[in-house]
Amino acid sequence: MGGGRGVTIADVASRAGVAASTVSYVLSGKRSISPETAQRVMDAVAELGYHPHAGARSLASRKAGVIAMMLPLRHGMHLPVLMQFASGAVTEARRHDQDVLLMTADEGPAGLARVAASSIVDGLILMDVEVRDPRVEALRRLGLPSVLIGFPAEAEGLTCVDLDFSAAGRECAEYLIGSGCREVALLGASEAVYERRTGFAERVRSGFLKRGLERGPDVRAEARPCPDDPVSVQRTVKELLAARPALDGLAVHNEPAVPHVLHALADAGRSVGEDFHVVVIGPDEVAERVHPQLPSVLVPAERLAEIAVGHLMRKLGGVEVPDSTLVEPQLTIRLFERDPVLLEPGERVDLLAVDADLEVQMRSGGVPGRAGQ
Amino acid sequence: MGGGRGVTIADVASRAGVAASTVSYVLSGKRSISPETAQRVMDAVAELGYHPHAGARSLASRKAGVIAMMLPLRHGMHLPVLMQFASGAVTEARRHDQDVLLMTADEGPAGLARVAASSIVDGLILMDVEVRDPRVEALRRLGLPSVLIGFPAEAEGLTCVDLDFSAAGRECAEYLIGSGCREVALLGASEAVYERRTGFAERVRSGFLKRGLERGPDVRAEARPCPDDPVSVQRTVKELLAARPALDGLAVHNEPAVPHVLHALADAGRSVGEDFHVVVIGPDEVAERVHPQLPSVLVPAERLAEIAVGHLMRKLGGVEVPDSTLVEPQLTIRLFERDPVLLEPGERVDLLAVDADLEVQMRSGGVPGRAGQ
DNA sequence: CTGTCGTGTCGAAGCGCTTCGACGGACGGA
DNA sequence: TCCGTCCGTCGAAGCGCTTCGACACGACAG
Repeated sequence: MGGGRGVTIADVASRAGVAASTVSYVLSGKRSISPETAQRVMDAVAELGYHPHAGARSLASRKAGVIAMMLPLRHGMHLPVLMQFASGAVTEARRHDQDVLLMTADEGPAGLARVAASSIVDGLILMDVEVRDPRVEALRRLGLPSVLIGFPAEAEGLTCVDLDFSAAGRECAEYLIGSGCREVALLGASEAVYERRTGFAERVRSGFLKRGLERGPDVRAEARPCPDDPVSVQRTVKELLAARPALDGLAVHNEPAVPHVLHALADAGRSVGEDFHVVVIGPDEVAERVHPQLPSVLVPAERLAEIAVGHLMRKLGGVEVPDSTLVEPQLTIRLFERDPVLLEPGERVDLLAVDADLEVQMRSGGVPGRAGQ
Repeated sequence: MGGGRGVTIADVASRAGVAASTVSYVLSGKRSISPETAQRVMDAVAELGYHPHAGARSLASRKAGVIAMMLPLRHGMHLPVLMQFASGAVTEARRHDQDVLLMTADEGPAGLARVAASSIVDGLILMDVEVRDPRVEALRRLGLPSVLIGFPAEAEGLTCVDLDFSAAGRECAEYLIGSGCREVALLGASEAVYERRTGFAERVRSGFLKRGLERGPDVRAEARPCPDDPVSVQRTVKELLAARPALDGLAVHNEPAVPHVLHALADAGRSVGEDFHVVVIGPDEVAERVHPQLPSVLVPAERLAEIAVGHLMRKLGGVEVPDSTLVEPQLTIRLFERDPVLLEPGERVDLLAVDADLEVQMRSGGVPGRAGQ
């Protein structure tokens, strides 16, 4: 352990032949320094491999250069989505020269008080905010600059970012109707989820149903919750088909249920992609790892993270940001098991007309394929 | 933003009627303080909600109270496993009163140099270490206390922790043979994985094959790599069955392939769980979300994280830790789609004898069901 | 009764950085 | 020519904490 003694600003200063404060000003740009001096300083910094001591900096400047990210690491929430979120947040934070401290939600309000009081972070991103979330209250009391992912009941004066779940529900209905379906249903999460965070699941449902209503009397739409164990999924789908024999479209907002839904539909003799359409609200992998691959609306976790971090940086810089930011959902359709095609919000595809030509046309039509994600 | 001015150690001191240094000693326990004084100080701390300023503390004590965790957040690696890992690490670190800074692997060696030089962290956990990993070299040069998850080529003088993948391969072979299989195969990851990190996939393979050999001439074992797209999986399984018509057991070390393997086997008329046995190396969800549910060996991410953090804490405290720690794999069998049963390493179940009685017997026999995970 | 030790507490000296006020010199306007 | 400005740089004063040495004070041995 150990290693060479740390390089301090004094070392840099003496090597560059200037005062320590000058080095500081070169590095921060807070006062103008002549180009020649600045260059000498930068050279010294590079030669010595100088990095300012984070603690000293935070003590003197009252800025830690670190933001906290509180994730619900224990249960619930889809893990991969969280990971994408974390990834996006770290990447974006580093772009702003900030580091990210990872906290678990089970540190709760006390954890927030701790990081706030110890000035270990400058701000905070709170994920998976629930409708009645004790952390939100604590946050308000602490006055720590923050951005929430999700919407609590009292969003007054808080900065919140989330996917526009209502629009996601609407997109799904729209997709199914556009594919020629006339009797559609939303298979949701278990009732427990609806109770826990009205926001989220509820918004999908209302968006979905509303679009069905708008469309007029030739379309029937309904929604029903569904537990996510295989047996319940099978049963729920069977009941649904029994009650609505003409059902020809299904939106599934329940990740683990997807494969079982397909099984149940196959058992019932429906041919997905031909006389029946299914669309998923969930991560790409869920929609890709079934046969046939399904169109889906995903939670754009990296995007949300970027926006959240960006907002937080602006708040730290004293810039105003909107209280509420809703991210438009994007529907990815998957044709012939090939590369996915991304639709812009509002863009429509009449799947009855889909054929190889269309696929090519859409690809070359400037609609970007998803690269990273 | 803002909020009340921060409470400092001086505030606590004056309220308790002692010197600041006394408060410090009470909090750190580095000098003996009379019980009465200590109590007064603790009361003042609680009343004022005092938390020491992290920067000041790190500046004065040369300890940050933070460890870094560098994860391969971009691609590859199974995301849920990473998340479990992160969760375990944060939880364990908090137990030691440390915070966790999250870094992405694409910050690379420069990122390590940065955090080391700025004293922003006391130590480091490096995940998903590859055989030839440039970060390892940097780490050695920096002399930053660290623990690696995975084994690089030159592990000399480094602390490494990992699942005993060879034992995992052995367990799988053992399970299949114990289930009555006589011709078994390992379906691995794509060849690219084998090339990238010889450690990991290769160790599973050799453990699997070795167990097959040991068992003697009545058992045949082979291994073959397999890409993870659905079409290749189907093809690979078909080829395998064509070449080895008597094949009756398969270990799958390729998460996305699992559902497709089952499809291919069904297409070929094999009845999994009856005349054919399949075991998975991968996360629980992968083995649970197929029909029938499969036995599996998982990467015990939380466990690894705990061990890694524990080792790091010990190193920071100047205590010796073993260079190499291999965690025993555990095979989880899943009977009748009910709760999973966990086998101790070495424990065996003759699946030919499995029936409802055995299930009950195993449950009550003190073999714990998995709770959290 | 004096000297010696321990125990509990205090004061002061930094840790490495940022930032404020000051200052010397160049420059332009009067 | 002199003075006011502005620019580039410096020195010093903290930021809030830990830690070292010093110092009372009572206990105890000589």
